Amino acid sequence: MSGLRERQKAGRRKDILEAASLLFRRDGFAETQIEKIAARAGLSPATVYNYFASKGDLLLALVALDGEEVRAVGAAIVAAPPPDPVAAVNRLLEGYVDHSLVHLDKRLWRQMMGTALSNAETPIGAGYRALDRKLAQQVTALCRALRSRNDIPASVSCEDAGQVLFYVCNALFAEFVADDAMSLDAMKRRMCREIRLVFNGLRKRTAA
Amino acid sequence: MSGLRERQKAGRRKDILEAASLLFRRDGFAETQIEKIAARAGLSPATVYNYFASKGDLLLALVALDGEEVRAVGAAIVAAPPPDPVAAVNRLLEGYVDHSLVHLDKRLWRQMMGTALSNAETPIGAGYRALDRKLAQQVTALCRALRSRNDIPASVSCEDAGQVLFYVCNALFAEFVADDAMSLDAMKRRMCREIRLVFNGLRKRTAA
DNA sequence: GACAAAAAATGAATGACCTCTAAATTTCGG
DNA sequence: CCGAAATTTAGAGGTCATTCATTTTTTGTC
Repeated sequence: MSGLRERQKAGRRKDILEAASLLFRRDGFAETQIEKIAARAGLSPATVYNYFASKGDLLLALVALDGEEVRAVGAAIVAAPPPDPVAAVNRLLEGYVDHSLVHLDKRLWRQMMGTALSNAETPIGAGYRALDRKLAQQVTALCRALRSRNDIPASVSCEDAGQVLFYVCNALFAEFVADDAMSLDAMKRRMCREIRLVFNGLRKRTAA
Repeated sequence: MSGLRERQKAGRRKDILEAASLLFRRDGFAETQIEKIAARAGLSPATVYNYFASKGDLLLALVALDGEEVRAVGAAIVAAPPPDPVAAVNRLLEGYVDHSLVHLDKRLWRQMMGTALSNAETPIGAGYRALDRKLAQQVTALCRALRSRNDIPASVSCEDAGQVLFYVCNALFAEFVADDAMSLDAMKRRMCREIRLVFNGLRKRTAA
């Protein structure tokens, strides 16, 4: 039973998200008032708060949708990584940043990352960190796959390696979205160089 | 002439900053209303806005004070780095995170990083990024010093190396401040491991 | 010492998120 | 088809950052 009720509820949720997505992208986050979102979804402002706890929560829901997709793409790479280990990591991390701009733009990412940090102790912050953690774990999983293929020595911790690689990706992405002038390609080039650097290390190669 | 005017102005600015510092730390950022800061500084709320463009700007000013100090400490390390290169980098980055909690607490750092991101296009965001960039450059400078001592091979770019190392530090710090449960020591241990990892690289050592 | 101009301080007003209550509407089980 | 339960809604506030016009204070000049 309870078919109609649930369906309507899911429908309304989707309506709100779609309205928010459109308005946020068109007018920006700060410029989009809850009232406008409600109007476009054909609801009253108060109802929006029945579905989402806050304006930031609404944004997080949009990002979470993205997260699902990007993780699915990543999983395929982890399952069958390219032969060259650097290329494998690069492909995974490039996938993340490539996909990131499909649904959200720079401004919205800034807003999202910012609110997640500012509200770290609320569900928003926790939710965003959870998304991040899942991606970091995927990078770790890739490292494990590479190690099982003997591309990474047994002496290094896959957790640490995955963490570091993801940190590089994440920090670059943060810089990218914070700087309107930086192009996606420029960022990817830097990421590629820095991944290679992490693989090669900073020590002199011991010729012995 | 205009001595009195300037001195008074500087004095008031300092009064406001001190009031803000105390209240932000005691009650938190969101819980501290401009009105309270103004009252403690013996001014009206509107006057605060003659000295700082926004509440976030006030926080940035506090962070900037910190930045001066931490960079001075770092400069000493860059000038005379410890013999072991890993220890040298570790010392510099540990200095950053150690010092970070002297004037601000985790909550305030979250707030700061968050508002800097959310307001990337305003002076707040630009100001915070400028502070960050200066630290990243200091790490790069250390890498250059290490290379001139022949501790880092000529094949690696000091810019990239400094960038990566700073990214690791910064990302760990962000995770640290976002997670109330993480201790400073736990974070420093992870940082140490990850720095070592960056030095050693992810490739098998070519035994030849 | 008085006055005009510049600068700073202030009180009041605005705008937006979010809350809450009470009433209207809709859905569901019997 | 009826009453119970859940959902939606309007509307009235509350809070707080921020802005603006006005007033007050300070400075430089005659």
